[in-house]
Amino acid sequence: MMGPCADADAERRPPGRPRSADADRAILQATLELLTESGVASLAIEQVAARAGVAKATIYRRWPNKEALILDALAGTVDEKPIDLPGTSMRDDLVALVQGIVGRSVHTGRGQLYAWMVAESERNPHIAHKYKSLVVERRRELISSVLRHWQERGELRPDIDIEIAELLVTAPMLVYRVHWNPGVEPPADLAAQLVDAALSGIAAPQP
Amino acid sequence: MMGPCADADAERRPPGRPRSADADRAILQATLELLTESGVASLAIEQVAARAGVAKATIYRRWPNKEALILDALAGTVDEKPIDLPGTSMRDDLVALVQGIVGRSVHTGRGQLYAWMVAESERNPHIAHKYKSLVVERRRELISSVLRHWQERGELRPDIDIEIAELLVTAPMLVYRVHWNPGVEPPADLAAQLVDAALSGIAAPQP
Amino acid sequence: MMGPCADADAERRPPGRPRSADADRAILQATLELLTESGVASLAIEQVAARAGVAKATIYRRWPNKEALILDALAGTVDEKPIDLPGTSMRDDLVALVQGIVGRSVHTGRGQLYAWMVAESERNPHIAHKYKSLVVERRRELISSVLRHWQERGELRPDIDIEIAELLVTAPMLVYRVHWNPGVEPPADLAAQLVDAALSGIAAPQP
Amino acid sequence: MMGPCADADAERRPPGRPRSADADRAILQATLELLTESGVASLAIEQVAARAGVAKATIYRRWPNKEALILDALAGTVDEKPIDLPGTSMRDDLVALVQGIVGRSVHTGRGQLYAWMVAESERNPHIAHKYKSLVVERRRELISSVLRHWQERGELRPDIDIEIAELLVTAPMLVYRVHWNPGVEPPADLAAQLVDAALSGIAAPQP
DNA sequence: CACTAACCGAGACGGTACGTCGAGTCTTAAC
DNA sequence: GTTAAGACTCGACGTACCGTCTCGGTTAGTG
Repeated sequence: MMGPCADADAERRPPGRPRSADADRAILQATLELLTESGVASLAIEQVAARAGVAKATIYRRWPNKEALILDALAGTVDEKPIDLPGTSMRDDLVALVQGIVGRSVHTGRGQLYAWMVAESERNPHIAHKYKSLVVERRRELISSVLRHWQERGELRPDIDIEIAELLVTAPMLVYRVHWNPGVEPPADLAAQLVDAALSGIAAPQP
Repeated sequence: MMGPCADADAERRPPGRPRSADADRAILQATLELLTESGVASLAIEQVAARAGVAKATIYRRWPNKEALILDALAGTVDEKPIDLPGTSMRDDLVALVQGIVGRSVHTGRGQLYAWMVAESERNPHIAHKYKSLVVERRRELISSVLRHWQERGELRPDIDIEIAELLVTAPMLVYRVHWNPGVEPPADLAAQLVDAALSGIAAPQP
Repeated sequence: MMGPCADADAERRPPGRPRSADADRAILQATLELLTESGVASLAIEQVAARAGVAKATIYRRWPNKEALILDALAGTVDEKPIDLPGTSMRDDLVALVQGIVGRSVHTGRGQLYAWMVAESERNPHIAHKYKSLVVERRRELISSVLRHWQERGELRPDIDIEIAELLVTAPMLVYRVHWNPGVEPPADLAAQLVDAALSGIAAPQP
Repeated sequence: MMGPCADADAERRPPGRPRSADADRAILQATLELLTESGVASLAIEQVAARAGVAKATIYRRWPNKEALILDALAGTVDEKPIDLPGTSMRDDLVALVQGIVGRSVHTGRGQLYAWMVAESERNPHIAHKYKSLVVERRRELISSVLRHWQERGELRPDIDIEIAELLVTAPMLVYRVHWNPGVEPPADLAAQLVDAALSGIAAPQP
């Protein structure tokens, strides 16, 4: 018979002193603070170490380089609270979604970091992948589930590709906020206008 | 009659040796080369100077810092050749436009630089302004003139705000290329699909 | 009786990696080499670093500026071997001393550095102090002990101030070598001539 | 018949605009000012040009480099007023001379410059030569003429080499002021003490 | 309890680039 | 041909971080 410690397949604890969880927390928090205070470009590991009250080596023992640290710091903070949908109609749900999605990256000041990720994506596939799974796919899951829900209920055209619909609904607000008017609050009714246009199209009706 | 000194409006040449136009060219070209070779983050003024065959001071005499140099280097190269529109219908024009606009920033490898500008915009209003006038407004002028043209001809709904229409038409492709699939060639028919969806809307027709 | 913790006077080692003694040596040696090869004026920290195979920061961590480095480099090399005196008479001792003292600063090529120290002394009290303790006082100790020795034995006038005697004996050779004929070997009998003149005076004897 | 301009043998005036004598003066004066204000090491031609209200090229047209300029600036200012000798006895003349000679280089703040010249002499023969003719020989002429004068009158030992006597009389004060006590006023009677010791010697008289 | 192994802080290490300064030269237009 | 002005190349300055290393010392599990 086996005793209570039959952990044959348990993961072996490595010998030696285990890494300090306090250090982990302090480093990530210091990183986030400095990131929001001074931006990605001027983030210095030495400052992170100083603020976290930690040796530089302690950081490099956990992350291979600056990028990895930033990525992890970000990962811990994306979109905590869900967006609540009215559920009364597709139009209402989409307006709430468009409003909420964009609000997130802007109000948390994370917009700059996302843009940095996009910029680095071209050269650093790790960042590209992280950005996709962290930001893009989280958004897409949200919006696509809503769209599919209303497609089953007949409010979304059955012949439309969900991917196309996602783009049509979310991209305009994103571009407006991030590219056209960075840092400016959009008009309150913009989300509604965009969703309405996406729903009914912009072509003049055939006579 | 004018006297011999009628150069009231002549622009005074400043005293001293004029700045070398050769140096200007060499610096900007070297910057652009290094930018495309190694990215924004790792661009070093010393390397620019070395490649341009120019002293570092010669660069700093012209631009106060790295950002200003990059901005100027970019400015000289945006959107040289026009996009030719078929003109046969609004749909055909928009498809050509959507195809063309995005192709530009991607095939020239300028995508990363634009993302960098967006990232820096939050902290550096100069960059924000430059990005707007250089990238955003150029695109918008193009698309809005086309839209207005077809609105007069009755193909675009007369009650639609042009700005909303611009977003609906261009944003989806931008988001697809830049955020969803950075560096990947989109399916050939994507532009058409997006434009068609924008034109006719995604809502199921009322019975 | 002492308790178990009687290490009250133990010197605490500072935390962190200790400075490399190899680097110390390499830097000082490189400094000395460049100093003798190219002179004080054209000594460049960057070249010192390059020759010592050391990073520039490693130098600046130890010395606040070029002057301090030069001073330390000098300090390590002053007057290693003693001058041996015959001891047969005051005259013989002084001739040997005068010969030897000046030979030192000249044959080691240190003459230029001493002149540089004198020149900087006016503006930099640190250098003034270092020059005094390093060069002047070392010489003076030597000569004054010899003079005192022979004063006790009645060969030096008992009413003469030792300081005056020091000057009278050593200054002429110094001025000859450094000011009148820089870099030229003096006649072999100059030391003897100068000492003899200093001993017996230059005034014609009273009839 | 010849006109009023029959300057057949006159030295040909070169064509073009003659060099401005004002510029010469302004440059030399500015150099001297900056030299006394900030020392040799930190003298910058650019600052000289700025203060003199002159272009840098105007300086380089006249002097090949910084050293040459400094040398010329110095040359214009050495020993303006003569030292007046009492003439009552050799002892009185020598005391006045010793007093006066050293006072010069010190009270005019020229001491540092002389030391700089000595330091550079080793590597730059031009400076060595200039120092010799400008400083050393001027002093030596003065002192040697006095010594010769009194030798003829029997106050200086007839068998003594003038050169030796010069050294014995002037070197001690020089070393005292420049090497032992830079920037400090010597005791009022030091000159007398030194001269007296040089005259009568420091050896105890034979019984 | 001693041993071992990995952790911790501190900070030095070789590098690379920063943005500034000055040297000495060159190129304008004006005189 | 000289002048003021200011550009040019070159080389060094002193600083800031990078990512790595070496210290003395700590903190777990294992023998």
